[in-house]
Amino acid sequence: MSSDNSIRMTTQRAAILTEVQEADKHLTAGELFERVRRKYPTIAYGTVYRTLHLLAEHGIIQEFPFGDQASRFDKRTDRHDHVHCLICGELTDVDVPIAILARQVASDQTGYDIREHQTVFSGVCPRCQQMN
Amino acid sequence: MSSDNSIRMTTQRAAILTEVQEADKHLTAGELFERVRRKYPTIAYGTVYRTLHLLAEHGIIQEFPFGDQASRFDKRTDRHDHVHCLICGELTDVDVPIAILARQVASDQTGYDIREHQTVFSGVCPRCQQMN
DNA sequence: TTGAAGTCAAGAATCATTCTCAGCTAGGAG
DNA sequence: CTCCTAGCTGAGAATGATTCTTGACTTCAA
Repeated sequence: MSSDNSIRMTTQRAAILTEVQEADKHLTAGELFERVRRKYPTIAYGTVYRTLHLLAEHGIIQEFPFGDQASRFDKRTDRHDHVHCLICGELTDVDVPIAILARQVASDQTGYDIREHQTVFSGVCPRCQQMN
Repeated sequence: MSSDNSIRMTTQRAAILTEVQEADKHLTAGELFERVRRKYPTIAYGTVYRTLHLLAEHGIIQEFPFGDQASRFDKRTDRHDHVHCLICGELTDVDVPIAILARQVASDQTGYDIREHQTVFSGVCPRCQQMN
């Protein structure tokens, strides 16, 4: 059913993918739009969204819907968790390997067939801790 | 600064709180608005939002911002996790007690002062499994 | 009774996201 | 090489959730 995982790599798509991969942190669609626009001033917001979802569907990047704010996009495509700073809003990767056990517990309690999971830790990042 | 945790309980607020507490599942603000409106047809959308946030701030209910969809509100106020059905969208409570260990790992990896965490498991609920 | 503070309804404003549509483009058929 | 079609794109409108604004109404205490 899912055909080959290659998509036509147009100029715009390449530009968007590059921005995601070169970002030092997790960007929202809006932030990515602004960055891409610096190089391709005519690109449309809709194209950025369309492309980000396309890339995510093909497993080239990963999307994290994020509560009260906008979705973030991540160049990492493997499963991992995040820590979120309550002060500055920064989102950082983290790996918590005890996950498998947790899935079993969740499955036992609810009868669900668990396919994925994602943990978000909230706290204060080192930088914001220093500023007190 | 944060005074006592009691708020003035007006008719509208009581009605909204009652709907959250009597709900058999996690409702969105929109769903709650509709239910409250059946009893108080003049209530405004804004009042429901304001009240839900107020109740959440005072720890009387709990809010879960939820990715691609709207926030859900929960009568449970203690920390717990959720499983989310990929087919029908149902959100169910679950308790995964491995939390403390996971927080330590996350803290060690990032230097964050972890205050909270929330795991969302995604899968297929028993009902949707039967429908294949 | 009176004023300050707290509430409310209604609707406008925001923000993220999706959709529509008409024009454009690349790559295969002839 | 030229034409045709499917896939892409830009521009902007539409949608949905949430927040903000405003002016009127209530409460409560002095």
